[in-house]
Amino acid sequence: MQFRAVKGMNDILPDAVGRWHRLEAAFRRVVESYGFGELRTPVVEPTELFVRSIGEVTDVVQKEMYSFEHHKDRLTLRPELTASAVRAYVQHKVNSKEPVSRWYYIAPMYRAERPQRGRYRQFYQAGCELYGDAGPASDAEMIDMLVSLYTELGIPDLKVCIHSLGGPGSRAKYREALLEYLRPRKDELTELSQERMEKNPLRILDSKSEKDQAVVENAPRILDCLEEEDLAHWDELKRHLDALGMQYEVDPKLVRGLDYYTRTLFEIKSDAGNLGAQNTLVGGGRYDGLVKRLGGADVPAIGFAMGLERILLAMPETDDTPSPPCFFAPLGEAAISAALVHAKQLRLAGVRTEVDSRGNSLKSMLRRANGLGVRHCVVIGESELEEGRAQLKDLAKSETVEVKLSALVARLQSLMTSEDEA
RNA sequence: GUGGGUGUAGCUCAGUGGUAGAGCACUGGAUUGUGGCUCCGGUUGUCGCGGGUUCGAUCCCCGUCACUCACCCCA
Repeated sequence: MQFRAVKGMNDILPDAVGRWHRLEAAFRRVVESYGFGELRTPVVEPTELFVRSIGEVTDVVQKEMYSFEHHKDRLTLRPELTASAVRAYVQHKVNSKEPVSRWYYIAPMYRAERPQRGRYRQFYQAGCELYGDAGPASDAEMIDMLVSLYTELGIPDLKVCIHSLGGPGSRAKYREALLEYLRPRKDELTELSQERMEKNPLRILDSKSEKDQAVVENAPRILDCLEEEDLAHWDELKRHLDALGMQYEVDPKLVRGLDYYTRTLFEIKSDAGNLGAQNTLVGGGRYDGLVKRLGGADVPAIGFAMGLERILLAMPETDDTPSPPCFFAPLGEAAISAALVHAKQLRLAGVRTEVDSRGNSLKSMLRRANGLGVRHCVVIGESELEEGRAQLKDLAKSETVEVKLSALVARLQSLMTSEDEA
């Protein structure tokens, strides 16, 4: 019987990891330049934390959580990080240490969904959470930061969608208006949406069914129901985005499936990389009530999360293979030993070096060096070793020169570093 | 959870009711110890698994599992 990775959970082999490094490095550089600092939290949290923050009737909580019992604890593999971040924020009383906190994370999340392109059971998210700033300027800055990041990564065809759910007051008002509109049309909705009417009527808005969309077409709009302060926040957000020169669309059907959102919601999409149905690169929004709901002070917050696998699919192909190492092809045990000694010195001098110690034929060692794209290869055989020399072969030029072993390290070091600069 | 597609060599894939194939990769040699290009040779398979039909099944039928795409939902 052959073991294989659990369904929906993937290995990332070294030849594929270069893209991940490039993405993660760009993300860190950009968000750190905006003042965000990294947060690391446990993979496992109390189940109740996610139920309370994400919402009892959401799909994530009802059918996608990896939950288990350990002794008497009910625990869950985190399906997202906002809940954990808020838990940490409250637990460490961070709001009494600093008025504004900017946190980011890059970490694996777990959702027991059926996997498909751009959606996996263990998947990686990078995200930011910003606490203590209720103003729409921070919303606009965050959205703009994301566009900068994706532009830097070379992702084309970005589509920024924004919307506002308003605060609890606006939302309750809208819910009534929407239900009033939908009730007489209930029979025209899909079965699924009829169920949604009871639990979460807003979700009917972003149904992909044409049947539902036809009904929803002329439904009242959230934006028309916003209370004064929510409307002011919304208008100011758009002004800031305009000032930043941002292209965006107002999407009145953008509602998102997590209960904690208030006011600003946003998504950035791209169809680059054949993302298919999973073309949302990042989703986020404001969650002003969540810190309080989890037992903290009344601290406003906004955040987003992006799925790294999707970003990777959308990123253009680039050569992320590392530059080839310096290579030793020693013949015989004594030569292998000498190679280890000299290679170590090179590494200490900062030169990436590989020794082929398989004891194979010279031909196969050179073939491998060639496969690795090696430029400088050191051949040490019995006769050279006796005379304290080595052959230094330039595979690109097909030239070989003899070098004293005592001068080898300095010689290679200068060759490799001068190429790095070139 | 529901539906569709696909399972043949390490990878990409042909193929036929009658003993299993190509390209790439890997490897040996041509060149006792010198790569790439070329030429010659070699290794690799329970044709996903189980059952049925058949003299005979990788091929047809049924079931099952895996992968994959889509729905739902989300990143």
